[in-house]
Amino acid sequence: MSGFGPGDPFLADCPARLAVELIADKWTVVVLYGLSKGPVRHGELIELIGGISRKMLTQTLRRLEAHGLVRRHAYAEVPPRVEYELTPLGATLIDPIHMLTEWARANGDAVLDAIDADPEPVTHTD
Amino acid sequence: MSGFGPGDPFLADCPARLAVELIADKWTVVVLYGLSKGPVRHGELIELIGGISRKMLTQTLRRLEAHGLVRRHAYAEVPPRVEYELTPLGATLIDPIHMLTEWARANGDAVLDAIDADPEPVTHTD
DNA sequence: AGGCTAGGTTTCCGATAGGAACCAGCAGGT
DNA sequence: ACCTGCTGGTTCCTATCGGAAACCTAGCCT
Repeated sequence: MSGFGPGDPFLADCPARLAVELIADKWTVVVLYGLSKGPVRHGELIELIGGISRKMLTQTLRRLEAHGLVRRHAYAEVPPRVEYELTPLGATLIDPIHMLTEWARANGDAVLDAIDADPEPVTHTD
Repeated sequence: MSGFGPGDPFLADCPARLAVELIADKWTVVVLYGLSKGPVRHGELIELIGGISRKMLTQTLRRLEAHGLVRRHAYAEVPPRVEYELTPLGATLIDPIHMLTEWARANGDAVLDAIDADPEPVTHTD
């Protein structure tokens, strides 16, 4: 009835579930998108993304690095220069992410509209 | 150089950014996936997803409802029966989510492999 | 009456997110 | 020589989140 078979992603303790939890945080998708055009410096990402703190950027990049999606190049220069780029594995995530960006572009207004029509306690009335 | 134009999603204060933050939490994507086959009851989702608590399920569904992606049907029966289903807007998210599931299916092992090859302090060495 | 069911909420506590401030290391201005 | 600044990163502290378990409602069954 439910139509989900065994090994179905998301619904079990499988690699797919882990992969989803990998990207399901506030900044991962945005950072991957920021890296999608080629190597970018730490400071450039800060400017580009807007709203992310240095700490969260570093933390997100470190996790992506540990998961094999991003590669870090630290040049022994002064002032220090560090560039990040997608690995081939990380690059395979760009397509799904682009689908999300297109969805967002097309439906972002509809979501805002729904929020507007449904003023739930998103802002708590404390 | 960076190649991102004005109004580029993720990189600015636009509806797209909001939409991404909408789905960028631990359970939203999984719950949407669980709803992708048609109306499902609260309890079914608990069984189906595995690992989610009732609290987080309700919370996630409420947010999705407030954002116009999910519709709630509460039947005045005893014992109570509540069904959730995607709205047409919510259904438009299924395609991007399926791309993620396919990515995960194809690359989940590669991610696990990278983690294995890179035993970073995921478990802190305290 | 007491227990069962199913959805939901509350309470409590540990984990995490996030901003601000601080650190390292060297070049350049004064 | 010293102070400042640039760049990347880390530490401190707090607000929020996530999760387990208990409790609640309300009608049915035994």
